[in-house]
Amino acid sequence: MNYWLMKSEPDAFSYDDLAAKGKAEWDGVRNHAAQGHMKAMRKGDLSIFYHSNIGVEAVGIMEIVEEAAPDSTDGTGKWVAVHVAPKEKFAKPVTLKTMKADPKLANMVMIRQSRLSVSPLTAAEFKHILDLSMG
DNA sequence: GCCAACGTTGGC
DNA sequence: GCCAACGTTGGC
Repeated sequence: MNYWLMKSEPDAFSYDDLAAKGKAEWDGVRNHAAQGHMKAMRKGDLSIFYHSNIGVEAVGIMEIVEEAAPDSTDGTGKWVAVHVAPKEKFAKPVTLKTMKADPKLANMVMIRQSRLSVSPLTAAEFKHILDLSMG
């Protein structure tokens, strides 16, 4: 089981949008490093849903329900996307500020490389963010 | 709205 | 193959 963190701007696609849909293609990723992470995802892996730009916080958990396949929004055939489903909405979102200030999360790939939209989390980091979301 | 980080493009 | 210019992302 692997853990991930995926970003979306909530005015384009929010956790609530995913919850309403039930299942969605995580499309539009056009960065090679992020693509590599999506190709490494396996069915059943869990990912933090993070709201960038607005909110700037982790808001919930989703599950990878379909592994990497051609991105339906891509005409070139070069890019892939996974499918995700909502799993749990956090009672209390965990802000970037909180994560940055937490020594246990100092090595998080997302914090070190803020522009990467799909990044891996260690099991310990994932668990710690869950703990923080419970207040 | 500004700016830093970083990926991509294009001239040489 | 190098590097400057430019565009995009994303935090503040």
